[in-house]
Amino acid sequence: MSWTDDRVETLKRMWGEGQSASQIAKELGGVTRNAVIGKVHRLGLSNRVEGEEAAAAAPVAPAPEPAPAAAAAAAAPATDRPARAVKAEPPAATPEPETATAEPEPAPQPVFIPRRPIVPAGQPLPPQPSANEISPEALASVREVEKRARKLTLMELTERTCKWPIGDPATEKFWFCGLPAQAGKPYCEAHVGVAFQPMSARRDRRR
DNA sequence: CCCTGATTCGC
DNA sequence: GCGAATCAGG
Repeated sequence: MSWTDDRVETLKRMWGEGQSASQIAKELGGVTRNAVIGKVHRLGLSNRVEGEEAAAAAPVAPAPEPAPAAAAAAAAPATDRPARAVKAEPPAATPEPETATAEPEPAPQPVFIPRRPIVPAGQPLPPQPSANEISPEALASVREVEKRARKLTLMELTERTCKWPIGDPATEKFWFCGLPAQAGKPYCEAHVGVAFQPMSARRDRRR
């Protein structure tokens, strides 16, 4: 593959939109992210920034978002893999099937997320699941596991690490479980146990 | 480990 | 000009 005019155009557009080199490479096809980065540099449109002239030359930022929380939530449905963005899924008191988000994600290339990491928790902490909401077995299991938590930071999370938050985000004593996550699930075995509960079980346990 | 972009350098 | 290999970093 060679850098035809329209391929270069696509490159410029996507780079301008803040797409990563690897994403651009996938879109173009036939090239690696290295090729893309190399081209970006040769075109001289790598990083500008640096105060003054930046304002003049800057292409037009994705624009500030009016409603932070809402906007962030709306941007959630990623193309295929949410890149790094952790799909903030705090274990609320009632970690319901999360709106039953079981959609096969058919979207080919809907919205892109202009490199904007999603911050863990906002102001009010969602109450941690209370003991009477969880089976004794699962609870014991979780307590045991949390002692072995890898205590990862947000950046260290991957698709295969448990994203269960532990501690108070407002303090230093906050981290993510980080143990091996169940295939396709956001949490490790123990946390999956408390996060995903069958309706029947919940009902039985309620008073 | 996974991913980013940056740089180098033989082609 | 091109891009794989490599580097530096989150």
